[in-house]
Amino acid sequence: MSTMSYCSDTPSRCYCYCMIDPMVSNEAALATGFDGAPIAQVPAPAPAQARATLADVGRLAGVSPKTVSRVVLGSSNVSQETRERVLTAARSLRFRPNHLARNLRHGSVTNTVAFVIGDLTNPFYFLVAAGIERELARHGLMMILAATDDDPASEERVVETLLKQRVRALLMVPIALDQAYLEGERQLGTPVVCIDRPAHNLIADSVVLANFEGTAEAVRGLIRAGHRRIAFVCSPAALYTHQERLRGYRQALREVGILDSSRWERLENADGPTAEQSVRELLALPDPPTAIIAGNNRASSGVVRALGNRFDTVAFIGFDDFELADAAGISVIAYDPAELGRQAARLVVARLDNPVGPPQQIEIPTHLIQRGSGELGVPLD
Amino acid sequence: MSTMSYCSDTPSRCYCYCMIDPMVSNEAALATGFDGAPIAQVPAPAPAQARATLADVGRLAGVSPKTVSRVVLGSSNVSQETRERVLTAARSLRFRPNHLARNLRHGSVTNTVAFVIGDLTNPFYFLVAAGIERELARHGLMMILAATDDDPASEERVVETLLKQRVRALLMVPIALDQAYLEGERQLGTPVVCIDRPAHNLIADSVVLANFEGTAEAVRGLIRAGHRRIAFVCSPAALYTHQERLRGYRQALREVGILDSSRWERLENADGPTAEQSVRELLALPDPPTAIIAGNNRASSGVVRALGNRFDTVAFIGFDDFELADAAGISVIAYDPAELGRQAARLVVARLDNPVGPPQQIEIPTHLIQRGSGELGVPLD
DNA sequence: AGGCTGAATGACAGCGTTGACATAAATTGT
DNA sequence: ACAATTTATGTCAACGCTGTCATTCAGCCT
Repeated sequence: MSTMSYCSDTPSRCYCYCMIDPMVSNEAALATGFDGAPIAQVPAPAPAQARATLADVGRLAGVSPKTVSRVVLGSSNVSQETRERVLTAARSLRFRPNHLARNLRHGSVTNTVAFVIGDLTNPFYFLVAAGIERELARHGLMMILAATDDDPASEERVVETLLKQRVRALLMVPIALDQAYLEGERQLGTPVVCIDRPAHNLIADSVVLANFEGTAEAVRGLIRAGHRRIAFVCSPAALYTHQERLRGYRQALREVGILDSSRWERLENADGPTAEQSVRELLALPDPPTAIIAGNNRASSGVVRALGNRFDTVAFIGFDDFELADAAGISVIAYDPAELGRQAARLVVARLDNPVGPPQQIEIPTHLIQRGSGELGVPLD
Repeated sequence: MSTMSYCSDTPSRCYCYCMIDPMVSNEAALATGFDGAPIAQVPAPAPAQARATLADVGRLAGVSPKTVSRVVLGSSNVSQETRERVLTAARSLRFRPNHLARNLRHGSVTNTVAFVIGDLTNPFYFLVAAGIERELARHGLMMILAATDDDPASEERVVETLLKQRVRALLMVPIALDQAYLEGERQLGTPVVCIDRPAHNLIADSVVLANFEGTAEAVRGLIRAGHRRIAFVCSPAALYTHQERLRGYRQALREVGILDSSRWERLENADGPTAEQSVRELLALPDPPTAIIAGNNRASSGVVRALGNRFDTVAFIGFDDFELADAAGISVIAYDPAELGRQAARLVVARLDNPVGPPQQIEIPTHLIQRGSGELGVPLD
């Protein structure tokens, strides 16, 4: 007999689900594939009871497998009498068509679309995922979710695994610095749609937010209200989205002659608490900002915590809405995350329909929700 | 030539992704399968360029497909020289092993596990999904996410579709009143693990929260602080989890001789705003409650909104933590949603390892986070 | 009656892969 | 030096399904 166990030798992610047989050396299980990736060794499950196939149903109904197939597919060229006999047999055997075989037969085309995400725990992404799932479902496609744990290096590995499963299309929030490795796959006809940020070195459709315009508009509003000392807090700042928002912020300031705003920019590279600390520093300045823009919702949380009781002395607008922002009276630059997903899914469907044509870039508009915090005037010094 | 389009005739969810050919009647496309479900008609994609197979690589490298297979699988019985020749050929052809074929060959066993969820937009589920995804990934399994839009009727349909894809196991938040339809599949060796609520009429493992104990403990704390008029607000109240929490609430009151708490129970069947309204009503009573327990996080939002400026006169504890609850000083009965997912995924893995044995029920503990709102004393009337 | 149409069914191959088995060449032991 | 092993490779079939083509048998027309 053989004992089964799970090995997890590779550091972060192990695709090796292996059967360790005392009679066989461990070598095969630990061997790496032709591309260096660990290999998924899928052992047969405890059979318990065999699954019925078309042939089984045919045998029971006294017809050929092909006729059963016709019934299952709903072909019209089957006599009513035969159809019923087959259906009865199928039900009694609990027959369920094998889509693996079907898809293999049809050229390995599945109806599964992958959504590759950095960090699953970020609520933003799952609202996007919800939009994707719903739109895909309308077209008979299923969503498979894979996370890269925000590790650029694992992106290619994860994508590779998905492609081996022959996913129909790829939706992704790019994390790696370069998506050129997908070029070959694109030529093979797998649509790739990037979400929230464009791809690097790859021709692909993308759906992004109106980061630049949204932020610029919010800042323009603060300027109209008389603010000049406007801070921008964001962490981490390395991402495309945050850079765009920063650009929008700077642009609005430039329009009123403020050419250098670096004093008011706090772009941390760590998470959460650092934004809070930044705000405390800003407020401790001899000439503190009279308004603050948060570049993302983590930064917003930090700002809320740091402002504490000074909440009605400093104007504040956050990018991204969040739970209870309404109760707290916080103005935000909002948008519909599900719409990002929906549009991305639509692009996928459109590409599947018609693979040719130039890459599309869809921009999802943002809108300012005024709840008070962003409409505060400038305090008299 | 044929034109392609997507039909979406079925109301909520259409699995029919079909190719409408003018030469062919629409019948086949709209026909329903042997179980009444619409059929997914997957058209071949624009080929663009054929995918390389083992045979292609073998041809280029001058070896048999089997030898290529050996190289790809990392078998040791291949000469170094051949291996390199094959790897070069594979890379130049951009070969990617076809897991559909591989899995078919191996008895249609995939490494995909489905997580069936009611409402994708509920952040709770996503944190659970994150826990699942991570734990599964450690064992080389992928997570496929499917939503039923909280429609009990669609649960079976969705699950059926997943089973046709031969998912390795099923993780689900049961919504339908009855999961007996899965009994056959369980016998076929597909593990089923229920999350957050147990299954009905099905022997299955499950992972649930300590709803009863968690709530009872919180209420006991309020009682110790002198509270007697304690309200319980929850919406909707039909679910197992909420019933358990209600039971816990009642149990704690019973312990101090309060046998009928129905006056203080507000169990709405609509969403969000209704909880808010309930709290307003409670506060308007001649003898308003001195403490409130919210049965879920939607209700918590409602309570927060309704309490408004009376925040420091009524003690409040919510079930489920939420963003900025810390900043607002709100005490909650908290738990780790990811842990729910993690444990569920572990149960799946354990079942795959050893299918036999009695069903397991794991209870995830909760803990009270004291932030002030729940520690308020009883006001002097 | 003989040929023709169409409806109902079946035989067969092959999608890409790999386990079981076979074979040939290289290595070992005595 | 020759059998016994080991190593490297190939052949074949089958996983479950369905497209293509072939076959059978009514019913119909002239």
